[in-house]
Amino acid sequence: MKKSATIYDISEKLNISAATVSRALNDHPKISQKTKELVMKAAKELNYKQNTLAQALKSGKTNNIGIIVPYINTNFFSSLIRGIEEELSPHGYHVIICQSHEDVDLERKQLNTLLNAQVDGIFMSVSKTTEDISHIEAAKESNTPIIFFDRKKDIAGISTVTIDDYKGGYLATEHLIKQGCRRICHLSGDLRLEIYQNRYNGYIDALKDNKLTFKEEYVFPIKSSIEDGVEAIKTLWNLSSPPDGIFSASDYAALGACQQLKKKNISIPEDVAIIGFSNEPFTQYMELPISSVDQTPDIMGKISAQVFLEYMNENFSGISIEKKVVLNPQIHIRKSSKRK
Amino acid sequence: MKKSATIYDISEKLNISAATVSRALNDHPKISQKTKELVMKAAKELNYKQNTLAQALKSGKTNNIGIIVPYINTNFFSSLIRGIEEELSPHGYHVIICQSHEDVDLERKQLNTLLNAQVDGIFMSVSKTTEDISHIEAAKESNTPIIFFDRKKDIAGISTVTIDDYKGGYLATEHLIKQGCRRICHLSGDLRLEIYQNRYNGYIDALKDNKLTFKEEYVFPIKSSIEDGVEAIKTLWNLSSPPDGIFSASDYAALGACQQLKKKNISIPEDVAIIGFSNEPFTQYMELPISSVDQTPDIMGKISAQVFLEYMNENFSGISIEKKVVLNPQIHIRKSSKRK
DNA sequence: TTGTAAGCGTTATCAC
DNA sequence: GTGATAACGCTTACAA
Repeated sequence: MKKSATIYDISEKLNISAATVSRALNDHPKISQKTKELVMKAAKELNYKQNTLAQALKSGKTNNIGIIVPYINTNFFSSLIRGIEEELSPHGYHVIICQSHEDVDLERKQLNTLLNAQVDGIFMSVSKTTEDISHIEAAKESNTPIIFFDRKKDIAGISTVTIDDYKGGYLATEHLIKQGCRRICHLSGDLRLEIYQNRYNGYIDALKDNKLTFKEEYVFPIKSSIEDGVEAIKTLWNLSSPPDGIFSASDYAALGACQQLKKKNISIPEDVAIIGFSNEPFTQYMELPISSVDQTPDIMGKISAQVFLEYMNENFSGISIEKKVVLNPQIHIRKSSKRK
Repeated sequence: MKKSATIYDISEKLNISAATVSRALNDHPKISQKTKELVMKAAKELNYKQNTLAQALKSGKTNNIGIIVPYINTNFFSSLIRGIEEELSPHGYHVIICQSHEDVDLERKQLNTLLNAQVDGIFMSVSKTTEDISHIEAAKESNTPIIFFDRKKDIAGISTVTIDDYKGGYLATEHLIKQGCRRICHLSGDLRLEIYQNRYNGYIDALKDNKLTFKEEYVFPIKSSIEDGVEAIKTLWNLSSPPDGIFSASDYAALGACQQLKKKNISIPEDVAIIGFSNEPFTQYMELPISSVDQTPDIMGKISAQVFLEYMNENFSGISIEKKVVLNPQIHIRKSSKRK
């Protein structure tokens, strides 16, 4: 293992002190131009690479940030991570990714190893099983800034970047009503998570505001899979008066619903109008494109990163403001719900 | 900024040396059980967290690995990264992700910052514009293990994990021939990349082995977009004898082709059979599901990680073997190419 | 403008 | 079993 050159190797070669080398490398104003040039040249020759580790130990700043998500390979989270990376990379940060697998124990472990690794900040979207939040509160004590995106918990002092899921649910439902739907059902996600609860609340209020009665039997719990959408149709079409509109909290369940309805020869959107949530890429590729509510994960990622950068600046000057950014959901109307 | 406890805080509290504390924490065999217990208890009380940074500086091992991909938010790369993370996380590694945006200059920069950050290993898939590979060869000199996955370059001493793209192209083409296709065209990817060149070669050889003549005009270059697939059909259907089979190096172009053919009222698979590449999730969701060649990115990620772990062990004992793992592509036959 | 020396938090090598 | 000390590579008062 050939070890790489250090500032001492440069200092020896040039017969100057390591401190001077360090300063020259950092473009310190009080170092003569000539010395700087000499140092730069020697650095090139020796193939010197800054050891950011030593620098980090000294300064207490690693220039690493950590992200914890349930799974990285979904369109939503990977787009979000891309947004964060692209915003932070130009500022010299490296992005460490961790998966919680929707498991609070793993989430806790990941959070702690990130803290041990001295990351400068942590971005996270909590798992479905995160009810006890003591690990996050403990992490807050370490003074490492934490930022929640999408799936948040209410903890004083922690900034959040989310979309207005309530509004998303409201707009989607209202859209179906405007298309003439009167018996609208909701395929609801895991209500332990705020985001799904909010979409549900938006659905309920849109019904209410339009004088439509809410029916318990029109709410079908799903797990964001195609199969669940299929099941939903099977169950709902056993009712005395089946729905004429479907607002699904998941695009996958919406897809399953479409498939099953087609099997039953029920036409979309004439007999049943459908709208999903997340604007998964596939929704627009279908022969029958599916309407959906876009969460703009790329923007959410970029904004989260900006909130972090602002925090780093504020904190530098001693101030620190908790931010709660709420983005507007973008509704995409496609064939599955457009009756004209 | 409340700074966290160090081994010195523990050593003061217990009136023992920091060295002893360190040894107790690391379960050194020569430390008495009583001391260990005392130290553990004090560590808990002081909320001591191991500073992995200091440890890394001392040991030269950061337990971080870096991944460089063109973009993280594609199904292929995000699944691959997931595979690497899940294999390496249990071994205590953190995964840093970087994007090259298909730009060799950015790739070089990312590679160098990863090296500066002293990562223990680098996984990369080269960008489309990577022709000069001097930055990778220079990185090799640092003795940081590098592993190519999917998009590789031939560099002595660097292990690679890829799928057999040649075989993928061959099997896909052969499948079309078995379905009765005689005029098979190929929507080819960027031939600067080995993977696309190999798929192309597989196509050519399958034609040859089945006594079908290769026609230059049946090869249409694409950029993995839906629009390119649409364009391909427009152009190819101007030929005196248009194709009756399409092997696309990209699922997106295959989708575009399907859309355009439908517009022209040409039936799939009866008039034209189509098969794509990558097995993007959407291919199976379509009303007309599209056949495709699966690159099994999850497996590719896990194997890449294993190659890295093996290297770390071998290197420990002074040996080091260059590995070239080639995975078998999995062909998924769906409606778009199944004539029965 | 440059040099000296201390320190960031660990761990490894000697001692005892 | 445990303690003292040096070292990992860098930055930064304080001196000169």
